[in-house]
Amino acid sequence: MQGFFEKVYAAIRLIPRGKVATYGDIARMTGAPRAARQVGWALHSNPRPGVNPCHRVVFADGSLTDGFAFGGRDIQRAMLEEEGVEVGEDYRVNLAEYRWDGK
DNA sequence: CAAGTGACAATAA
DNA sequence: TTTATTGCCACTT
Repeated sequence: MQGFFEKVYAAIRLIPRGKVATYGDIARMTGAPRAARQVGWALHSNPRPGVNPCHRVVFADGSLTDGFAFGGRDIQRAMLEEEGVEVGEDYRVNLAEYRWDGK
């Protein structure tokens, strides 16, 4: 019900498979261009199990969440690679190629 | 209503 | 390059 969270979940669900989006981008989609932190909070607070592709959400520089996610960065990296996203050794994705266009 | 919190982001050193 | 600091916004208490 908390509109923002719901919007966040909806937005991340719109991310196409094989693409990633940054917290800032999602925040912008949801209507709060500076609420990137809330986006992250939304994912951490009430992740709809099996429904929210949280693994498609990365930092502004393409790095993955530092050990706070679903069991570890390794899992997130594995899921991203599973969808066709190349994750660097530093757990970073090439945003230039995999960042969601937003459309 | 006020204060505290946080999977971020941008800038400074 | 990494680390530290500041600003930010919405949610929780």
